[in-house]
Amino acid sequence: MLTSSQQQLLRVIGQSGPLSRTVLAASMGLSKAAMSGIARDLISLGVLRETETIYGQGRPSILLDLHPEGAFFVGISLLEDPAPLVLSDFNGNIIARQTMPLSRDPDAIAEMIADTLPKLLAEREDADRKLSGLGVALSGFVDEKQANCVKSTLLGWQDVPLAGIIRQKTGIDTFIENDAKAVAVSEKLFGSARDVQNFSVVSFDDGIGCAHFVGGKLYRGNHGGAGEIAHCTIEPNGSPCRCGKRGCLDTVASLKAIKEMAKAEGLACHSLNDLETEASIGNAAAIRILHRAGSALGLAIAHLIQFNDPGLILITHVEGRFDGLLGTVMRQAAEANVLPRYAGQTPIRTHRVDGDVWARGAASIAAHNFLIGPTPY
Amino acid sequence: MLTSSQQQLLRVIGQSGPLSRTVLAASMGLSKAAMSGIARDLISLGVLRETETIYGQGRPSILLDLHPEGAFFVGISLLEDPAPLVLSDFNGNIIARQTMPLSRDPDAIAEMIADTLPKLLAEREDADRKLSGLGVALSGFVDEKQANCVKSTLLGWQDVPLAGIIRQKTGIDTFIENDAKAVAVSEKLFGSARDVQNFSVVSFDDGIGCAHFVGGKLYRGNHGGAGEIAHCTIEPNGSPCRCGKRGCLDTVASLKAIKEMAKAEGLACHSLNDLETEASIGNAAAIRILHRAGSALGLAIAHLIQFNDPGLILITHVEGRFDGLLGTVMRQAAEANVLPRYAGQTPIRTHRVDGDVWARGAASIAAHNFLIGPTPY
DNA sequence: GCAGCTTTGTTCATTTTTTGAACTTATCTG
DNA sequence: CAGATAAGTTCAAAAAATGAACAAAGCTGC
Repeated sequence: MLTSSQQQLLRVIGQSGPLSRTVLAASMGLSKAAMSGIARDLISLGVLRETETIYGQGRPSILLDLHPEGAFFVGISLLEDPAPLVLSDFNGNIIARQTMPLSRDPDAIAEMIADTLPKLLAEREDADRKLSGLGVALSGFVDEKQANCVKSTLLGWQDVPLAGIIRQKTGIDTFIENDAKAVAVSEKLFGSARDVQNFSVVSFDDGIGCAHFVGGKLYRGNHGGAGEIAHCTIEPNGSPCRCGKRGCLDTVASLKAIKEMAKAEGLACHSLNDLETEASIGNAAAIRILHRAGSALGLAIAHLIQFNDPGLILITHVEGRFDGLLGTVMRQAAEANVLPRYAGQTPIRTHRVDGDVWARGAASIAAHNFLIGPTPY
Repeated sequence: MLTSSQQQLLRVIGQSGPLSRTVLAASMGLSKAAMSGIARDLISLGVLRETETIYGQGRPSILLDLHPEGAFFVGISLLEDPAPLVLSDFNGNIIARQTMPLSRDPDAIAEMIADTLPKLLAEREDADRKLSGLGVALSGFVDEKQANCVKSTLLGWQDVPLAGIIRQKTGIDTFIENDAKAVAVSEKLFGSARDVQNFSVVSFDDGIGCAHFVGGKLYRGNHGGAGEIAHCTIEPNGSPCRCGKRGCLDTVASLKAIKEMAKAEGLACHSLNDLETEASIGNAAAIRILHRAGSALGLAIAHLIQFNDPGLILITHVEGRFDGLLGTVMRQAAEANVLPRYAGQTPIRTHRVDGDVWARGAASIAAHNFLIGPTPY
């Protein structure tokens, strides 16, 4: 077990990226002397390592970073069938993959995980000993302890204490999380938002998800519902949404909605790329659909900026491109709907992610809890 | 100077309200033995005191709370002329009041404050010794160190290091903050949101302001712009706003906008109450205006809930009532535009505040920094 | 090429803080 | 009124952090 200063050090690095001993000491409010010992212990434990050397005036400083192989995490996505399981290191590198059949029965899931784990861990000699957590990504709402699934339409669940069941069956520290939040955490720990303290990730897929980081920590909201932008009203009195309201962002801008609109217009487009291609050669219907979706997404992002003033908006997408009409209109709409003095102040980046996002995201949830955990005051 | 454990204890109580020694020890990760000593020291320093006794099984626990007279703060509002200065205790009680002429020259302001301070402090014997900070509330944007005013249209400022100037002239720890954020902090420390960790305050006045608390801490945003809901687009292609965009919330729902719409409709209403009265006796124009404003405000609040899932929305207002048509429509619109499963989950409270809000809010900014300060990891 | 400067990181005796375990205190329960 | 229960205290022992002096490693300017 780590001491509280050791945990604090990992937390700082987890939130701010690699730092030198002197900087760490300053930002933790400790003396250089204390820092020296703490770092030595963590390095010899194999959790920390020295990376880059920064030259300047005086003795160069050596950055300390998490050792990629200092801890391993298992991530499982319940968004696909078969459900992928991955073994990830501290850098988000996927070391091993397995799959298991998806079930809606929590006990069966836990059983399956327990059965599949040995095969997953077998691929790396020390993975078993250094396994530090297990994360599960699912579609739905999760409570603040990241232990119970309060509601999942996809899985047909209501108040399922999944984390506890898995923890009992496997003996591993387990946390569950909403899919979009898992993606955001993986961008923070492993991706392109490592050194940003406040940002929002918009995950663009069949549905639209979103999650916020505030002060280097995932902000889940009071009922775990922070970031549910898919059902914010973007077209008052617009089309009815499956949620029961009208004009939700989800009805105009999700990949699913875009495809459905294309189908309704009689376009033979099976992907976003097809539609972009049609638009680029002047197909009016394609242009109309992409314009509508882009404007809606841009307006929602503008609201995000106005409401929360994040340091970065990161749009992750599996399919399609974001450099076409959709992306252009989205950016224009976002710029046009923020306070003019803020326009251009908030970078909007897009990031194409691979098919491992959800499983890797799940693993990152375990890593986030290991590193940052419930913030001690 | 306080030790870091003592500061941590104050931070915990500042964020969570009065707690017993045992609970404090658990939430700080310390032993009861350590807690005992820390509490004893802070009590004898006059910063902490025992309040309520909670009876249960076993020995009753005694709640520890900040001693109202353990520290004093000065708050100054630059939103009015003459500018009010108040001396506040740890409970937000105003112990003394002064005013000074408002100036747009930072040096003149600092000079004025330095001149007025002795008069303010003279009213309480130990205020001078226990003075722990000075806060300034102003209309505009403030940097993350709460030291520089990046931009204030009202004061005609751009990059004015006001806190430093005042600190130099008075020798007191000084922080400046945007008016809406100051109100939110005062609701957290002194008002009705003491024990809520995540909430948003919407200040309804001539303009509309908003600020968020996340994890018991003011969330300022990356450029200090979190909460700027006044200029979110609520009526696409609506009326032009002074910010340069169209259809901002500010153009339909602020007190100023409501009054202007009433005037444009030829109504002789000089206050929100007058307009509510007209509406209640069936005046169609009054009803239309209040309905439009209420819908807009409700939609913006719905977005706030969808985006951030706060535990509470607190609407503060100086003038008018919120139990009439405006309030009713606002609540209906808010409910109608959140995910149905969330409807009714987020309490929306209104809170009428007195004329001291801004100055008290300014004082609370100093108190918030004293208590919670820049979070050590 | 070398003396001096600057800044990082280490060492170790001393001081400060925290712990564990036993104990006291205060109330509830039957 | 005797037990049960939980809060808070005490104190010697252990752990952690500090300060000051120092070693290390590279720049700077002659």
